Amino acid sequence: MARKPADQSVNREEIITAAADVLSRRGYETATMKDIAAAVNLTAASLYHHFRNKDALLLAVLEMGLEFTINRIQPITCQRGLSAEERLRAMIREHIVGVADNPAVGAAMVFEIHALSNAKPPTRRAKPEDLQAFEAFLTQRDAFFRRRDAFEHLFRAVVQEGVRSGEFHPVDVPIFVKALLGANNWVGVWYRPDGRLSGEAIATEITSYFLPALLMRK
Amino acid sequence: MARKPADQSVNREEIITAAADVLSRRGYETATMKDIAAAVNLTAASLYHHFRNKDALLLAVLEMGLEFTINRIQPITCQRGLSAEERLRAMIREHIVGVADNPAVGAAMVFEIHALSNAKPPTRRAKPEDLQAFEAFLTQRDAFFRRRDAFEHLFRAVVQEGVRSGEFHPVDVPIFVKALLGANNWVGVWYRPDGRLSGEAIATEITSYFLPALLMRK
DNA sequence: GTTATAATCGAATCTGCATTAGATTATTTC
DNA sequence: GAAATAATCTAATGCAGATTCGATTATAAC
Repeated sequence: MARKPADQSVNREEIITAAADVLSRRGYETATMKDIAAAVNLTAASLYHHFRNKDALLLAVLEMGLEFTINRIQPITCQRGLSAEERLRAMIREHIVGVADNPAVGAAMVFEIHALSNAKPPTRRAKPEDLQAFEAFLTQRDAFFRRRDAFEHLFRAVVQEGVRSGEFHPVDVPIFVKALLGANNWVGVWYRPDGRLSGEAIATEITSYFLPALLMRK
Repeated sequence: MARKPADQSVNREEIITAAADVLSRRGYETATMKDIAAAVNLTAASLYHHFRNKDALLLAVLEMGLEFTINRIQPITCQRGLSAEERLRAMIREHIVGVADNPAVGAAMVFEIHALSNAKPPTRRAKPEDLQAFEAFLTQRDAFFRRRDAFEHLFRAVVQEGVRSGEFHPVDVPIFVKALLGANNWVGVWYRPDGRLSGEAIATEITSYFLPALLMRK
């Protein structure tokens, strides 16, 4: 029985952080609850005290990653003193540095999101509470997807504003933003903390690739 | 018993194509052999006549996707009559149009590659033939990864050449190519055949975002 | 310090697949 | 058309891993 010395009670936050790391290394389906639990010195069974099930844990990881990112970027969009160019530069920087500083979260945001769509409903005649819980999960998942769209719209709004005002060369705003976010998200796939360039440096580079298209002289 | 009317014997190629589709929709771990088999009107057991196991099938899907892409792009890199700019434009176009024409393959190339890394060795004292087979799989997988690097180098080479000759503004070639391929790969994630823009149109747009950074006047 | 609740554990379930085994049917070769 | 081989099937097998159960220990309230 010999309970482990009980370092300290583990909380939700720590589990989410550790789970992001495990997920980014093994992928949602391959990572076991046991793996995730081990990362915080727990057993698989104990995780169920903190999260209803594996899907709920995944959702929590992704929500945390998205909120983290939005919290960095949102404030920039409404700084009224700055030009569209200045704001966009700052937003790209925050996005990329955020990904580089938290590669696990960055990778999970790219690779594991579509595991959410495969969440399976409670099998046979499950307890009503389980059906309730699944409904709640679906609602929360939809909210997550809407929030993700909102994130994309932060970028669209700034680019759009620059185009409207004539500060930016006209581009297809949705496509431009998809291309930009594709490049940024991809950083989470290839970035290595011990690589040649820092997150800052990468952000500067990538910014310098996208801005000329907006600023070029006709 | 009533054997199905036996339309026609199914071949490797068809299975790979169907598997790419299933994988892109459900993900490697979630897609079952039964799902994939059903997509070509077979039973799961029958797939094992064509592929040693699920990992081998995944590898075959990814290899096919990569070869398809390389075959479109490689020839462009050595057309000596064309400037670096002209070649790069053509390469981006081929890449994106290829992804848009085969979204299943495009998505699989992005999302399922890292399932390859999780391939598990034969468990206990498996027959020597199984160990052999696993060795072969590892070798083939390594070759795949090298081939993928080679693909990236096709782009690097052209950009590098443009920079060397002064045709392009100096950029950090590896990072530039990562950003470009990130944007291109991402198309496979969001592109919908019934969307607002064709693959061609998207390629034109994205090209117009990356080229100014290379061509701008100091 | 007694009671209530929160965290944790070890040891079962329970199920969904991948994979194998052993026929059966098609197709080719001669 | 007989023999050999290819392609498929149905029906096990086996196992890994999510989830549940019941018990145990820590922590807080009072």
